[in-house]
Amino acid sequence: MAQENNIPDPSVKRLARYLHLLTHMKEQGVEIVSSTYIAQEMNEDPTKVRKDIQFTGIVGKPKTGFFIDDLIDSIESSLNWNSTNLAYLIGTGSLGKAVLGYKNFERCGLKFIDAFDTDKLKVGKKFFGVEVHHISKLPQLASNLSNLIAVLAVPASVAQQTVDLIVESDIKAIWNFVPKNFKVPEDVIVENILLSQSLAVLTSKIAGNKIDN
Amino acid sequence: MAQENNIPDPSVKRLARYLHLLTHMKEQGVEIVSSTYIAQEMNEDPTKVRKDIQFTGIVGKPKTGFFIDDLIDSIESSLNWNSTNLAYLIGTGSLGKAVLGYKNFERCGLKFIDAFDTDKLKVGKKFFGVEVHHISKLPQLASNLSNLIAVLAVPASVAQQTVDLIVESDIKAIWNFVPKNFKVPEDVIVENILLSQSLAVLTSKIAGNKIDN
DNA sequence: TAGATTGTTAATCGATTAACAATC
DNA sequence: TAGATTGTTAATCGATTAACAATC
Repeated sequence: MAQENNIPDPSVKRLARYLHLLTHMKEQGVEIVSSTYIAQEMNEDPTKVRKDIQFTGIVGKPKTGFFIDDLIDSIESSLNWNSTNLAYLIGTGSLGKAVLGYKNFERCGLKFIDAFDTDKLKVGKKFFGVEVHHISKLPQLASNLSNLIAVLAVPASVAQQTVDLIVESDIKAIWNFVPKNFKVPEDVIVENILLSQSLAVLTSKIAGNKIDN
Repeated sequence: MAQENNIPDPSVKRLARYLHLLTHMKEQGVEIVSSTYIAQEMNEDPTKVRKDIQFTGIVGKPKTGFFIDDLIDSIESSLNWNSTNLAYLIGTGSLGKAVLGYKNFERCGLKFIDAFDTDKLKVGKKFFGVEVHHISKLPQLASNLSNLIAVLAVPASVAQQTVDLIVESDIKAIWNFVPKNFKVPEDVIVENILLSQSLAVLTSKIAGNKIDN
């Protein structure tokens, strides 16, 4: 399992994209696939695809390629998607609920088991089958579980104090949807979804094109 | 304005993050800021920050730094955030509506003027003040406007056909929230928000840590 | 065998980082 | 002036791409 470690981020991201194509192909009944074919479909360099795949540790067959089942397994294993990753949703606003209702995450092994909010009108309710607790219950509930992922979707104004509570609850992984900087100890992994970053890439390219023309 | 062109993607993304900090500092009444300070707050290399800022074309003052107003202007101008970017929301599911209700995008110059869906029960309704039209009206409505951004949040199964309609409507920029590959002509800019990519980075790091320990 | 694909090694490219001169 | 910061040039690093041998 040592090769699961240390796959570069760009490769991890592409592997997640390949997986989409591969599961789709499997549903169509395809049994064997070559990195050349994946590269074509994904608009990527074939050597790059081959290197990405090699990071997962699978060995292919020259002239044929890879058994699609084995390749899917190998990628899922590298991404840690074949075991269940238990998650707490922190903040049940519209973005939080959208994430909660997103069925695709089941494929990634992500399973929301509880949600948290400060709004007393929401506490006790269920969204998509997941019960909302008051945020003050977080440390107590988290203490029974390990390897939890905190999915953070609170208002920016309370980001730091919420993160502090998450850290106190001994949760070591935060998937952050809040556009706000906050401090965490070194052993806590944070992965950010910052929509404005992505929008910046788009709008700056639009501006670039206007100048070109 | 020539320097607005060709800023590398990593720099554009960081500039969007700096902007958050800077607007926050401005609200606090700060008037001058150094790249050294930004670097500290952002946990980045100071040279990197200085280079990012240089891409925006602003010139600083040795020993002091930058006037915060000028710096904000310069970054916003580089990202094309100081002019209004008109947008159509295509697909009004929970994710689409969450994006629509996200006030922060106003700072980025993004303005949703219409929404589209196939669901006849939604057509004619308004979400956050934006009217929902039937998707078939897209080409006609788009024909009156230029430089539109299509924000795509439809079910994966109809992604390609919806994109085809967007392309037919002569829209050249797509902000895509749908985890599905689709083909576009070369002159159409696509920027993807793929949550599963980000999740892959997080879960693979969690797996890496487990092995370390 | 011939040919397509894998796997590997080397070359290139671009972004990051280091070093340092210029400036107020 | 002294010192902090900017701006620039060079060195490093890592990812991508190219070339090619190994394999079925």
